[in-house]
Amino acid sequence: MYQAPDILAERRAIGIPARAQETLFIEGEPSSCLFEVRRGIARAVHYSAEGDRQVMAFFFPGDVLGLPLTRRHRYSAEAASDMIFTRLAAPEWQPGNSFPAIGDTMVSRAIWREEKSFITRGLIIGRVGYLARVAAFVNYVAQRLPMTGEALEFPIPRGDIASYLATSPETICRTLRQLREMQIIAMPRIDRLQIKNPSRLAQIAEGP
Amino acid sequence: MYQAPDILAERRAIGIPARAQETLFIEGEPSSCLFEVRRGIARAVHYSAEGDRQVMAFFFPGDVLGLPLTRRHRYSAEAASDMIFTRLAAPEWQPGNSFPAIGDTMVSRAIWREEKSFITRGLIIGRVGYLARVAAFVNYVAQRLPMTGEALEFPIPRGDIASYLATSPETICRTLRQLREMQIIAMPRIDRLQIKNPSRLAQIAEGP
DNA sequence: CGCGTAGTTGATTGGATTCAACACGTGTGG
DNA sequence: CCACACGTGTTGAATCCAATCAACTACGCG
Repeated sequence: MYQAPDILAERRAIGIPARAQETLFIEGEPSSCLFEVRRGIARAVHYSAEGDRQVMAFFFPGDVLGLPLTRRHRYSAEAASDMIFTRLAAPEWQPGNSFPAIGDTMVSRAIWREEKSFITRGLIIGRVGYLARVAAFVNYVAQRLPMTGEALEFPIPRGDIASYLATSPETICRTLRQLREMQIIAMPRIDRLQIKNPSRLAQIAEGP
Repeated sequence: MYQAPDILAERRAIGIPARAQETLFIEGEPSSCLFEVRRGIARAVHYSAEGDRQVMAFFFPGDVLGLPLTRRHRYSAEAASDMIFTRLAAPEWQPGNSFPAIGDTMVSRAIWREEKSFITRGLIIGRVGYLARVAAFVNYVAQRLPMTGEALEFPIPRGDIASYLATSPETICRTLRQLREMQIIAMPRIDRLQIKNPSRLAQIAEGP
């Protein structure tokens, strides 16, 4: 029987550094290989004809980007912070090769995980009130951010958060401050995050 | 070589009617078969712990729902209007069987199409201003709605549109009226839609 | 004919956007 | 080493827009 190609198996692949704002791939380009985030955070971006930018999703260490469901990339990917990533050559994905059944493979899990990153945005933006939105966002990323000492690494620019949540950087700033004053989170540095009251955070994230 | 199982091939399958509000499947249930929309519109719904409801996506004639990327359904599906659908048994999807390569098959296309339905919501909600959001929504569904005589069939309840766009039914009503007064759309009946000025509609949908 | 639901419209309130100014950190050049 | 510029982040104040509540209409159904 066909042996599942573990797309996460090639751990030996060298890590490639990227500075914040660097482009990993561009929407419309032929998708030739996969990208796995090792450190830092990547963002999926959509540019409209008028040049308006929307951050559609964030990708965290362990996430795989650029699954070739289509021959061309369906979004642009950029480094949201300084990061280290890996290119995964994916010859098994070319037409003509067999593939294990959808349902319980690494591949379908990777597809689902990438898809979930996009769907999550809709569920977060769908909430009413920006306190709920930001709380839902913080709750979401907190589960994915790596810990450093006492706090989580939180190197996401405010502008990216604002675009992701379909609001302005000012509102992000104010709402984060509000969560700090409520003693729900703490931010010892601008790029550090501590969740002081997880249950309260989840409660606010759910809604009124 | 393995012969691709065309999941859209079983056109002979009988059409099953469903009344508006009927449930097709529920989030968390084991996914045993696919659903293809023949007539009418289906919606994907997420219920939060508190019972808040969010319409995550709409599915139109030709769309396939319930692809088992996971063993259990990732969302609930309901009839947004009276509809006719088809169950597609999908034994080929069970673990253990081979599968043609991702990249150019009916399956990957179906996965991508289902995914796109969810991603589209994020891109629409991400716009600023409700005129832009509603215009983007109308522009999106207009490409998928079947024509009847002079107008498009538009049997989507206002409450569903409101939930999909993360706003209130009142705002939907007002904004649609605004688009009518601008001569961009017309609605000869509550469930009929005519696009009078497609380019203007697209322009408003893009933003300022 | 009466009832219930979905849809529409109006008036008020609250909250987010916007504009503006300021604080902070970083990098550059004198 | 300091001065300066630049970008990002933060705060304040005024405006505007959407949510909310309420009343009313249209429609389908018993």
